[in-house]
Amino acid sequence: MRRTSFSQWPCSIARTMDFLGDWWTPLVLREVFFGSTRFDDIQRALSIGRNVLAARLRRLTAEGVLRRDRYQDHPPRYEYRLTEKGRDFYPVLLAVTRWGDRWLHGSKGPPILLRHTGCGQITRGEVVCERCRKPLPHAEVMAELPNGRKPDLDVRIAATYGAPRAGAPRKRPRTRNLAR
Amino acid sequence: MRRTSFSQWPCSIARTMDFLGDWWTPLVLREVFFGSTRFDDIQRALSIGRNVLAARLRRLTAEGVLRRDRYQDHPPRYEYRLTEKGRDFYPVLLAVTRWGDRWLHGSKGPPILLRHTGCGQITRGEVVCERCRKPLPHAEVMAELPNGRKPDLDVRIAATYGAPRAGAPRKRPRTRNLAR
DNA sequence: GCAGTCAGTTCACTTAACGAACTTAGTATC
DNA sequence: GATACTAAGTTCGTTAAGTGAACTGACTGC
Repeated sequence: MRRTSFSQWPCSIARTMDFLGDWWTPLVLREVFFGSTRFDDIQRALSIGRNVLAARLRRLTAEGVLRRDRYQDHPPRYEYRLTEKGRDFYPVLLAVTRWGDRWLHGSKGPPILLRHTGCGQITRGEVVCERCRKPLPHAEVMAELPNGRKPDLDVRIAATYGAPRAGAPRKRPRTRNLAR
Repeated sequence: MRRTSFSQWPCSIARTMDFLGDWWTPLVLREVFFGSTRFDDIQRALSIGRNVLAARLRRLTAEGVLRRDRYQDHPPRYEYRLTEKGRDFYPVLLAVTRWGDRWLHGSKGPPILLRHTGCGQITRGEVVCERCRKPLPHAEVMAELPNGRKPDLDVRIAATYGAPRAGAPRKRPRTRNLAR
Protein backbone atom coordinates (compact mmCIF):
# COMPACT_ATOMS: atom_id res chain seq x y z
CA MET A 1 0.00 0.00 0.00
CA ARG A 2 2.95 2.18 0.43
CA ARG A 3 2.31 5.19 2.49
CA THR A 4 5.29 5.00 4.77
CA SER A 5 8.25 6.41 2.89
CA PHE A 6 11.72 5.24 3.89
CA SER A 7 13.52 7.41 1.39
CA GLN A 8 14.72 9.93 3.95
CA TRP A 9 15.71 7.51 6.69
CA PRO A 10 19.42 7.52 7.38
CA CYS A 11 19.64 3.80 6.69
CA SER A 12 20.75 2.25 3.44
CA ILE A 13 18.56 -0.79 3.90
CA ALA A 14 15.48 1.35 4.43
CA ARG A 15 16.29 3.56 1.48
CA THR A 16 16.98 0.60 -0.75
CA MET A 17 13.69 -1.03 0.19
CA ASP A 18 11.98 2.26 -0.51
CA PHE A 19 13.73 2.42 -3.85
CA LEU A 20 12.65 -1.10 -4.75
CA GLY A 21 9.05 -0.13 -4.17
CA ASP A 22 7.65 -3.62 -4.44
CA TRP A 23 8.53 -7.24 -5.03
CA TRP A 24 8.41 -6.81 -8.76
CA THR A 25 11.32 -4.42 -9.05
CA PRO A 26 14.10 -6.94 -8.36
CA LEU A 27 12.42 -9.36 -10.75
CA VAL A 28 12.27 -6.70 -13.44
CA LEU A 29 15.96 -6.05 -12.88
CA ARG A 30 16.65 -9.77 -13.00
CA GLU A 31 14.97 -9.90 -16.39
CA VAL A 32 16.99 -6.99 -17.68
CA PHE A 33 20.20 -8.59 -16.41
CA PHE A 34 19.07 -11.73 -18.17
CA GLY A 35 18.72 -9.95 -21.47
CA SER A 36 15.10 -8.87 -21.73
CA THR A 37 15.15 -5.21 -22.58
CA ARG A 38 11.72 -4.56 -24.02
CA PHE A 39 8.38 -3.95 -22.46
CA ASP A 40 6.59 -6.97 -23.83
CA ASP A 41 9.52 -9.31 -23.23
CA ILE A 42 9.60 -8.41 -19.56
CA GLN A 43 5.84 -8.41 -19.25
CA ARG A 44 5.50 -11.88 -20.76
CA ALA A 45 8.41 -13.36 -18.87
CA LEU A 46 7.06 -12.24 -15.51
CA SER A 47 3.32 -12.16 -16.22
CA ILE A 48 3.36 -8.81 -14.49
CA GLY A 49 0.44 -6.44 -14.96
CA ARG A 50 1.15 -4.05 -17.82
CA ASN A 51 0.24 -1.01 -15.78
CA VAL A 52 2.44 -2.15 -12.91
CA LEU A 53 5.35 -2.77 -15.25
CA ALA A 54 4.89 0.61 -16.90
CA ALA A 55 4.96 2.27 -13.50
CA ARG A 56 8.03 0.31 -12.39
CA LEU A 57 9.96 1.09 -15.57
CA ARG A 58 9.07 4.74 -15.26
CA ARG A 59 10.32 4.76 -11.71
CA LEU A 60 13.51 2.85 -12.44
CA THR A 61 14.23 5.20 -15.30
CA ALA A 62 13.57 8.26 -13.14
CA GLU A 63 15.84 6.81 -10.44
CA GLY A 64 18.66 6.40 -12.95
CA VAL A 65 18.82 2.62 -12.75
CA LEU A 66 17.58 2.06 -16.29
CA ARG A 67 17.96 4.14 -19.41
CA ARG A 68 15.14 4.32 -21.96
CA ASP A 69 16.67 4.07 -25.44
CA ARG A 70 14.75 4.54 -28.67
CA TYR A 71 15.66 1.72 -31.01
CA GLN A 72 13.18 2.49 -33.81
CA ASP A 73 11.42 5.62 -35.01
CA HIS A 74 8.24 4.61 -36.88
CA PRO A 75 6.50 3.90 -34.65
CA PRO A 76 8.72 4.98 -31.74
CA ARG A 77 9.86 2.00 -29.75
CA TYR A 78 12.04 1.89 -26.68
CA GLU A 79 14.17 -0.55 -24.81
CA TYR A 80 15.52 -0.42 -21.32
CA ARG A 81 19.22 -0.68 -20.56
CA LEU A 82 21.03 -0.79 -17.27
CA THR A 83 23.02 2.23 -16.19
CA GLU A 84 26.08 1.90 -13.96
CA LYS A 85 23.82 2.36 -10.96
CA GLY A 86 21.71 -0.51 -12.26
CA ARG A 87 24.63 -2.80 -13.06
CA ASP A 88 25.97 -2.14 -9.58
CA PHE A 89 22.81 -3.71 -8.19
CA TYR A 90 23.89 -7.12 -9.48
CA PRO A 91 25.75 -8.13 -6.30
CA VAL A 92 22.53 -7.66 -4.35
CA LEU A 93 20.80 -10.12 -6.65
CA LEU A 94 23.72 -12.52 -6.21
CA ALA A 95 23.46 -12.33 -2.43
CA VAL A 96 19.71 -12.84 -2.59
CA THR A 97 20.18 -15.76 -4.96
CA ARG A 98 22.66 -17.43 -2.67
CA TRP A 99 20.31 -17.21 0.29
CA GLY A 100 17.31 -18.39 -1.71
CA ASP A 101 19.30 -21.22 -3.28
CA ARG A 102 20.22 -22.45 0.15
CA TRP A 103 16.98 -22.03 2.06
CA LEU A 104 14.07 -21.92 -0.31
CA HIS A 105 14.31 -24.97 -2.55
CA GLY A 106 13.99 -27.94 -0.22
CA SER A 107 15.81 -31.01 -1.42
CA LYS A 108 15.81 -29.93 -5.05
CA GLY A 109 18.89 -27.94 -5.89
CA PRO A 110 18.92 -24.40 -7.23
CA PRO A 111 17.15 -23.94 -10.55
CA ILE A 112 19.95 -21.98 -12.19
CA LEU A 113 23.71 -22.27 -11.96
CA LEU A 114 26.18 -19.45 -12.48
CA ARG A 115 29.51 -19.79 -14.24
CA HIS A 116 32.23 -17.21 -13.63
CA THR A 117 33.90 -16.68 -16.99
CA GLY A 118 36.90 -15.23 -15.18
CA CYS A 119 37.86 -18.53 -13.56
CA GLY A 120 35.64 -20.88 -15.57
CA GLN A 121 33.97 -22.49 -12.59
CA ILE A 122 30.39 -22.86 -11.42
CA THR A 123 30.14 -20.46 -8.53
CA ARG A 124 27.94 -18.36 -6.30
CA GLY A 125 28.32 -14.90 -4.93
CA GLU A 126 29.80 -14.72 -1.47
CA VAL A 127 29.89 -11.62 0.70
CA VAL A 128 33.31 -10.90 2.18
CA CYS A 129 35.11 -8.12 4.01
CA GLU A 130 36.43 -5.77 1.36
CA ARG A 131 39.59 -5.26 3.39
CA CYS A 132 40.72 -8.72 4.44
CA ARG A 133 38.61 -10.75 1.98
CA LYS A 134 37.30 -13.11 4.62
CA PRO A 135 33.61 -13.91 5.09
CA LEU A 136 31.73 -11.38 7.17
CA PRO A 137 29.33 -13.09 9.55
CA HIS A 138 27.14 -10.93 11.73
CA ALA A 139 29.06 -11.94 14.84
CA GLU A 140 32.20 -10.24 13.48
CA VAL A 141 30.66 -6.91 12.55
CA MET A 142 30.22 -3.94 14.86
CA ALA A 143 28.28 -0.88 13.79
CA GLU A 144 29.77 2.55 14.41
CA LEU A 145 28.61 6.06 13.83
CA PRO A 146 30.86 8.23 11.65
CA ASN A 147 32.00 10.02 14.83
CA GLY A 148 33.43 6.74 16.10
CA ARG A 149 30.87 6.09 18.79
CA LYS A 150 28.90 2.91 19.02
CA PRO A 151 25.22 3.25 18.22
CA ASP A 152 23.48 1.77 21.22
CA LEU A 153 19.75 1.59 21.09
CA ASP A 154 19.02 5.12 22.28
CA VAL A 155 21.67 6.72 20.14
CA ARG A 156 20.53 4.69 17.21
CA ILE A 157 16.94 5.73 17.60
CA ALA A 158 17.97 9.36 17.88
CA ALA A 159 20.19 8.98 14.84
CA THR A 160 17.42 7.32 12.91
CA TYR A 161 14.78 9.89 13.67
CA GLY A 162 16.69 13.04 14.42
CA ALA A 163 15.05 13.37 17.80
CA PRO A 164 13.13 11.22 20.26
CA ARG A 165 9.59 10.82 19.11
CA ALA A 166 6.56 11.52 21.20
CA GLY A 167 5.72 8.48 23.23
CA ALA A 168 9.23 7.14 23.14
CA PRO A 169 10.61 6.44 26.60
CA ARG A 170 13.14 8.96 27.92
CA LYS A 171 15.35 6.22 29.23
CA ARG A 172 15.24 2.49 28.99
CA PRO A 173 14.03 1.14 32.28
CA ARG A 174 13.45 -2.55 32.64
CA THR A 175 16.13 -5.15 33.09
CA ARG A 176 17.16 -6.85 29.93
CA ASN A 177 18.48 -10.35 29.90
CA LEU A 178 21.59 -9.98 27.85
CA ALA A 179 22.36 -13.64 28.29
CA ARG A 180 21.43 -15.97 25.53
CA MET B 1 -1.57 -5.81 -2.60
CA ARG B 2 0.12 -9.09 -2.95
CA ARG B 3 -1.94 -11.53 -4.82
CA THR B 4 0.74 -12.89 -7.12
CA SER B 5 2.69 -15.53 -5.23
CA PHE B 6 6.29 -16.13 -6.26
CA SER B 7 6.87 -18.90 -3.77
CA GLN B 8 6.72 -21.68 -6.33
CA TRP B 9 8.70 -20.02 -9.10
CA PRO B 10 11.97 -21.80 -9.83
CA CYS B 11 13.92 -18.63 -9.15
CA SER B 12 15.67 -17.79 -5.91
CA ILE B 13 15.18 -14.08 -6.37
CA ALA B 14 11.44 -14.51 -6.86
CA ARG B 15 11.14 -16.85 -3.90
CA THR B 16 13.16 -14.56 -1.70
CA MET B 17 11.02 -11.57 -2.60
CA ASP B 18 7.96 -13.66 -1.87
CA PHE B 19 9.47 -14.62 1.46
CA LEU B 20 10.19 -11.01 2.33
CA GLY B 21 6.55 -10.16 1.82
CA ASP B 22 6.96 -6.42 2.06
CA TRP B 23 9.45 -3.64 2.66
CA TRP B 24 9.19 -4.00 6.40
CA THR B 25 10.62 -7.49 6.66
CA PRO B 26 14.25 -6.57 5.93
CA LEU B 27 13.95 -3.66 8.34
CA VAL B 28 12.58 -5.94 11.03
CA LEU B 29 15.52 -8.25 10.43
CA ARG B 30 17.88 -5.29 10.55
CA GLU B 31 16.48 -4.39 13.96
CA VAL B 32 16.92 -7.92 15.23
CA PHE B 33 20.49 -8.02 13.92
CA PHE B 34 20.99 -4.74 15.67
CA GLY B 35 19.87 -6.13 18.99
CA SER B 36 16.17 -5.38 19.29
CA THR B 37 14.49 -8.63 20.12
CA ARG B 38 11.16 -7.58 21.62
CA PHE B 39 7.92 -6.52 20.10
CA ASP B 40 7.80 -3.01 21.48
CA ASP B 41 11.48 -2.37 20.82
CA ILE B 42 11.07 -3.18 17.17
CA GLN B 43 7.76 -1.40 16.90
CA ARG B 44 9.12 1.81 18.38
CA ALA B 45 12.37 1.74 16.46
CA LEU B 46 10.62 1.40 13.13
CA SER B 47 7.28 3.10 13.87
CA ILE B 48 5.73 0.13 12.14
CA GLY B 49 2.04 -0.57 12.67
CA ARG B 50 1.57 -3.01 15.53
CA ASN B 51 -0.68 -5.29 13.54
CA VAL B 52 1.73 -5.31 10.62
CA LEU B 53 4.63 -6.13 12.92
CA ALA B 54 2.65 -8.90 14.59
CA ALA B 55 1.88 -10.40 11.18
CA ARG B 56 5.51 -10.11 10.04
CA LEU B 57 6.88 -11.72 13.20
CA ARG B 58 4.36 -14.53 12.90
CA ARG B 59 5.42 -15.11 9.34
CA LEU B 60 9.14 -14.94 10.04
CA THR B 61 8.68 -17.37 12.89
CA ALA B 62 6.66 -19.73 10.72
CA GLU B 63 9.31 -19.52 8.01
CA GLY B 64 12.00 -20.49 10.49
CA VAL B 65 13.93 -17.24 10.28
CA LEU B 66 13.14 -16.18 13.83
CA ARG B 67 12.53 -18.20 16.95
CA ARG B 68 9.97 -17.04 19.52
CA ASP B 69 11.45 -17.55 22.98
CA ARG B 70 9.56 -17.05 26.21
CA TYR B 71 11.69 -15.00 28.57
CA GLN B 72 9.16 -14.49 31.37
CA ASP B 73 6.14 -16.42 32.59
CA HIS B 74 3.84 -14.02 34.46
CA PRO B 75 2.63 -12.62 32.22
CA PRO B 76 4.07 -14.61 29.33
CA ARG B 77 6.48 -12.49 27.33
CA TYR B 78 8.41 -13.41 24.27
CA GLU B 79 11.43 -12.29 22.38
CA TYR B 80 12.54 -13.03 18.88
CA ARG B 81 15.92 -14.55 18.09
CA LEU B 82 17.53 -15.29 14.77
CA THR B 83 17.85 -18.89 13.70
CA GLU B 84 20.68 -20.05 11.45
CA LYS B 85 18.44 -19.37 8.47
CA GLY B 86 17.95 -15.86 9.77
CA ARG B 87 21.62 -15.23 10.54
CA ASP B 88 22.46 -16.42 7.05
CA PHE B 89 20.40 -13.53 5.68
CA TYR B 90 22.98 -11.05 6.95
CA PRO B 91 25.07 -11.02 3.75
CA VAL B 92 21.99 -9.92 1.83
CA LEU B 93 21.65 -6.92 4.14
CA LEU B 94 25.36 -6.19 3.68
CA ALA B 95 25.00 -6.24 -0.10
CA VAL B 96 21.94 -4.02 0.10
CA THR B 97 23.76 -1.67 2.45
CA ARG B 98 26.72 -1.37 0.13
CA TRP B 99 24.51 -0.44 -2.81
CA GLY B 100 22.44 2.00 -0.77
CA ASP B 101 25.56 3.57 0.76
CA ARG B 102 26.91 4.22 -2.69
CA TRP B 103 23.83 5.38 -4.56
CA LEU B 104 21.24 6.66 -2.15
CA HIS B 105 22.92 9.23 0.07
CA GLY B 106 24.01 12.00 -2.28
CA SER B 107 27.09 13.84 -1.11
CA LYS B 108 26.60 12.87 2.52
CA GLY B 109 28.37 9.66 3.31
CA PRO B 110 26.76 6.52 4.69
CA PRO B 111 25.02 6.98 8.05
CA ILE B 112 26.56 3.90 9.67
CA LEU B 113 30.01 2.38 9.39
CA LEU B 114 30.85 -1.27 9.91
CA ARG B 115 33.96 -2.55 11.62
CA HIS B 116 35.13 -6.10 11.00
CA THR B 117 36.38 -7.36 14.34
CA GLY B 118 38.32 -10.06 12.50
CA CYS B 119 40.71 -7.59 10.87
CA GLY B 120 39.88 -4.49 12.87
CA GLN B 121 39.16 -2.26 9.92
CA ILE B 122 36.17 -0.25 8.77
CA THR B 123 34.78 -2.24 5.90
CA ARG B 124 31.84 -3.04 3.72
CA GLY B 125 30.52 -6.27 2.33
CA GLU B 126 31.71 -7.13 -1.15
CA VAL B 127 30.32 -9.89 -3.31
CA VAL B 128 32.98 -12.13 -4.80
CA CYS B 129 33.23 -15.44 -6.66
CA GLU B 130 33.30 -18.14 -4.01
CA ARG B 131 35.84 -20.07 -6.07
CA CYS B 132 38.46 -17.55 -7.14
CA ARG B 133 37.58 -14.75 -4.66
CA LYS B 134 37.52 -12.06 -7.31
CA PRO B 135 34.63 -9.62 -7.73
CA LEU B 136 31.77 -10.97 -9.79
CA PRO B 137 30.43 -8.31 -12.15
CA HIS B 138 27.46 -9.17 -14.29
CA ALA B 139 29.59 -9.19 -17.44
CA GLU B 140 31.57 -12.17 -16.10
CA VAL B 141 28.65 -14.37 -15.14
CA MET B 142 26.85 -16.78 -17.45
CA ALA B 143 23.70 -18.58 -16.36
CA GLU B 144 23.40 -22.30 -16.97
CA LEU B 145 20.70 -24.84 -16.37
CA PRO B 146 21.67 -27.82 -14.23
CA ASN B 147 21.81 -29.93 -17.42
CA GLY B 148 24.62 -27.73 -18.69
CA ARG B 149 22.66 -25.93 -21.38
CA LYS B 150 22.43 -22.20 -21.61
CA PRO B 151 19.05 -20.73 -20.80
CA ASP B 152 18.24 -18.59 -23.81
CA LEU B 153 15.01 -16.69 -23.69
CA ASP B 154 12.73 -19.48 -24.90
CA VAL B 155 14.31 -22.10 -22.73
CA ARG B 156 14.25 -19.76 -19.79
CA ILE B 157 10.60 -18.98 -20.17
CA ALA B 158 9.80 -22.67 -20.46
CA ALA B 159 11.98 -23.38 -17.44
CA THR B 160 10.33 -20.60 -15.49
CA TYR B 161 6.79 -21.65 -16.17
CA GLY B 162 7.01 -25.35 -16.89
CA ALA B 163 5.32 -24.93 -20.23
CA PRO B 164 4.50 -22.13 -22.67
CA ARG B 165 1.58 -20.16 -21.41
CA ALA B 166 -1.51 -19.37 -23.36
CA GLY B 167 -0.94 -16.25 -25.38
CA ALA B 168 2.81 -16.68 -25.42
CA PRO B 169 4.22 -16.72 -28.92
CA ARG B 170 5.19 -20.14 -30.26
CA LYS B 171 8.37 -18.79 -31.74
CA ARG B 172 10.10 -15.46 -31.41
CA PRO B 173 9.67 -13.59 -34.65
CA ARG B 174 11.02 -10.10 -34.93
CA THR B 175 14.60 -9.16 -35.49
CA ARG B 176 16.46 -8.17 -32.38
CA ASN B 177 19.41 -5.89 -32.40
CA LEU B 178 21.93 -7.89 -30.53
CA ALA B 179 24.56 -5.22 -30.98
CA ARG B 180 25.83 -3.20 -28.07
C1' DG C 1 -4.54 3.50 43.37
C1' DC C 2 -2.42 5.39 39.46
C1' DA C 3 0.73 5.27 35.73
C1' DG C 4 3.30 2.53 32.86
C1' DT C 5 4.99 -1.88 30.32
C1' DC C 6 4.51 -5.59 27.09
C1' DA C 7 2.56 -8.15 23.45
C1' DG C 8 -0.43 -8.12 20.99
C1' DT C 9 -5.83 -7.60 18.58
C1' DT C 10 -9.63 -5.02 16.39
C1' DC C 11 -11.41 -1.77 13.26
C1' DA C 12 -12.30 1.86 9.79
C1' DC C 13 -9.84 3.97 5.94
C1' DT C 14 -7.42 4.30 1.77
C1' DT C 15 -4.43 3.08 -1.78
C1' DA C 16 -2.02 0.34 -4.83
C1' DA C 17 -1.74 -4.27 -7.17
C1' DC C 18 -4.56 -7.06 -10.13
C1' DG C 19 -6.78 -8.46 -14.50
C1' DA C 20 -8.79 -7.39 -18.58
C1' DA C 21 -9.90 -4.52 -22.19
C1' DC C 22 -8.57 -0.81 -25.05
C1' DT C 23 -5.39 2.39 -27.97
C1' DT C 24 -2.27 3.82 -31.54
C1' DA C 25 0.90 3.22 -35.10
C1' DG C 26 2.97 0.26 -37.95
C1' DT C 27 4.11 -4.52 -40.38
C1' DA C 28 2.99 -9.09 -42.47
C1' DT C 29 -0.09 -12.32 -44.68
C1' DC C 30 -3.61 -13.83 -47.66
C1' DG D 1 -7.50 -4.32 -48.84
C1' DA D 2 -9.10 -6.93 -44.96
C1' DT D 3 -7.35 -9.48 -41.26
C1' DA D 4 -3.98 -10.62 -37.98
C1' DC D 5 -0.28 -9.45 -35.34
C1' DT D 6 3.37 -6.56 -32.77
C1' DA D 7 4.99 -3.10 -29.46
C1' DA D 8 4.39 -0.07 -25.82
C1' DG D 9 1.80 1.40 -23.30
C1' DT D 10 -3.16 3.57 -20.83
C1' DT D 11 -7.70 3.11 -18.61
C1' DC D 12 -10.79 1.18 -15.35
C1' DG D 13 -13.39 -1.56 -11.82
C1' DT D 14 -12.29 -4.76 -8.05
C1' DT D 15 -10.23 -6.07 -3.86
C1' DA D 16 -6.67 -7.28 -0.63
C1' DA D 17 -3.43 -5.36 2.26
C1' DG D 18 -0.88 -1.57 4.65
C1' DT D 19 -1.94 2.38 7.88
C1' DG D 20 -3.11 4.64 12.18
C1' DA D 21 -5.47 4.73 16.23
C1' DA D 22 -7.77 2.76 19.90
C1' DC D 23 -8.33 -1.08 22.88
C1' DT D 24 -7.17 -5.35 25.91
C1' DG D 25 -5.30 -7.99 29.71
C1' DA D 26 -1.93 -9.34 32.80
C1' DC D 27 1.48 -7.61 35.38
C1' DT D 28 5.07 -4.02 37.88
C1' DG D 29 6.70 0.16 40.33
C1' DC D 30 5.75 4.14 43.08
